[in-house]
Amino acid sequence: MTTAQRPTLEAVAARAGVSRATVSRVVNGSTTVAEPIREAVNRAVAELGYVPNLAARSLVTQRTDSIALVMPEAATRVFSDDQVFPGIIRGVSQELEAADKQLVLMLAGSPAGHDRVERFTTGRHVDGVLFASLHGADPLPGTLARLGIPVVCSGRPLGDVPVPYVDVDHVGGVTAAVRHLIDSGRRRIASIAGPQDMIAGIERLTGYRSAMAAAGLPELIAVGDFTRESGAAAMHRLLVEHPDLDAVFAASDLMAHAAMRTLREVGRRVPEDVAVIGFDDIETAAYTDPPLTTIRQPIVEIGRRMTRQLLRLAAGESIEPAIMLPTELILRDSA
Amino acid sequence: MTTAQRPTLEAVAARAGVSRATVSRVVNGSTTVAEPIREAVNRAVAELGYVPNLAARSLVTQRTDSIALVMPEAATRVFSDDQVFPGIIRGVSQELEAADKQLVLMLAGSPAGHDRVERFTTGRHVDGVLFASLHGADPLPGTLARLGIPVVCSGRPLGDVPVPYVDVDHVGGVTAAVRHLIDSGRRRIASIAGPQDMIAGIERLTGYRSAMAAAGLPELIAVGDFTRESGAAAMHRLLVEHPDLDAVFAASDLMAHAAMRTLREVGRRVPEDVAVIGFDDIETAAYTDPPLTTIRQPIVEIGRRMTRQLLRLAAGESIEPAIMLPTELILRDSA
DNA sequence: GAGATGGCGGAGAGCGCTCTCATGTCTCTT
DNA sequence: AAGAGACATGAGAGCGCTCTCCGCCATCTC
Repeated sequence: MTTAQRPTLEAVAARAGVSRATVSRVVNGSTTVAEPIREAVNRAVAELGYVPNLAARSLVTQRTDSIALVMPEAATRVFSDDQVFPGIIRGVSQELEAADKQLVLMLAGSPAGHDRVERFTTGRHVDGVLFASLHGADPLPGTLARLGIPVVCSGRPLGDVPVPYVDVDHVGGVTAAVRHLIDSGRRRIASIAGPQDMIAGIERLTGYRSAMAAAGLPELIAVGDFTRESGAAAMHRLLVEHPDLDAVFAASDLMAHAAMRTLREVGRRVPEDVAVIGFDDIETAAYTDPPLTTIRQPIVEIGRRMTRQLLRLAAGESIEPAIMLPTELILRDSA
Repeated sequence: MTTAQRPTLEAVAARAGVSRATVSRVVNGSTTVAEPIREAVNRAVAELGYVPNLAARSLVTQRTDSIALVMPEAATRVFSDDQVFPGIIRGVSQELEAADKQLVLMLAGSPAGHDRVERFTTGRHVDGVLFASLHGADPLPGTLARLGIPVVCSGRPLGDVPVPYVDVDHVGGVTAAVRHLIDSGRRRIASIAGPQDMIAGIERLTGYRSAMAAAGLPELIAVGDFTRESGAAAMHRLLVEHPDLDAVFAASDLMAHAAMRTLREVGRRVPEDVAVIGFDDIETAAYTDPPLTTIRQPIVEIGRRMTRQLLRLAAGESIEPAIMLPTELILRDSA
């Protein structure tokens, strides 16, 4: 299979007429090498097409120059057409590229998959681990943190594990949305909530409830799981239980999209009869009919910030335990 | 930073009262170890929480047990809400999990990013490389193949590089779509083509042209780049140049979606005045207004098959140079 | 019963790299 | 001008693992 033997440090050293140590210095950018020698080494490297063996380097440095991004529920819902996960990947990837580190992506769905992630990460095969929107109270981030392995989560982890995280201002965004609905005269404002075992689902519902309470309005709630199917089902339930509703805040654009469709199917006009607001601002939101008013969250930026924090942690620096990014109400036509 | 020193093979050997070699045998599942000894070793492994150091293993085995998935145009369009890339990731991930290998994801957008990918992959830091829908005639897959590094592409690579690939039957799918339009009485059938530097864009246009030629109908073509924006622009152009068109085949669902919207904006009804068919069958397709008739391609399966081929290649087996997966016309309401 | 056979476990040599430490070479100081 | 200091380079010891021998012992054969 393998064609030519890869050149080693030794080979480069021989060719350049210096020692392995010197080649290593040049390759790793040490400044204490005389210019002519440096040039000779670089020439030898180029001529031989030398590329360092990362395994050998890792073995001695105890670093791998790679970090893991762990995402739950692989096989099923992730990546449906939710843009959250891809956006995070993009942000992570951008920052890692800048730091010249590799991204090991782990999609953990099954219990077996979770074990695999645990073995891999606790085995220190990566310099740090990023968790994207956990479900429930996964003990793994805490375990890793206790082992001294750098960890950063997207979204505050459930349970009181002291793990640094990056999140968006769910409550602020939802409050702005509900206030907008109230300001435009709506009073029977329902909410299609997200899954209550995810921090994003919990916080967005909290935001809705406190905003409604502050306005002295009653809560009309149905719980979904961020998907379109669940959104349609929740909308149906709300219509049965509260036929007089005049607005809906859905905790995801996907659910909002399905809700609008359901509303039309039963003959309600959006926004005339029922105003609809979503959350996420996925690209599709601008193309729904009518275009969806929604709360934008800076997905790619979440990925970037998580990564920056992680790299800082891995470099031994200390970081603030939580970063909160702003959300923004994007007004279109649905509300 | 690091808390406890990780146990090594040596430590396990000492604890179990055997040699390093024997522990290695047990850990790697050799059958030539007596049952009681095997048990003693496993107990020691469990008690010490031993996890093999992959770097050390790689150094001697010359394998890394990881493969790279390279995707182009990182920072910009990938992951918009196109589900193609996420779907492939999912398929790849599933197969790799089964094979207990790691996925290193590389998003190559900038030239610098491409260099980085080249350095990393030619440096044999992974056991194989998967390329997802290349742009133009990238020489990298060919280079890697020549170096004896296992490579599999999604979509036939442009240029005549002898690299194994997995693709779908673009032409067959498009032919079925055009035939459907013709069968339902359409005669002024336009196409919004995909980018002509990608095999998917090229093949889908080819399919359209040959189907139209076979029916003796004239070609009405505008080229986009698979995105919604480009789809809307192309639709506008087509309407100007061919105001009498009565059907549109768009080479992606995103473009089809935008085309439908554009058609409605100018007062054409879908499907009464103009029938629309897309390609991909992304989840949103079922939720457009009207629901989009489209050509489904088995995205996740592409990822799985690519991976299976690559693993086979990495295992030294020989494989068929090309795999073609079927497409299917999904009839909804837009055509 | 003695030699042949076979299988299980141990010893030890690296895989390619980094990094400490020692050595050699200049330059500077007094 | 001689010793001290500074700095660049080389030598060499591993990092933790796998894998090829080799030896040992139990079993088998004639």
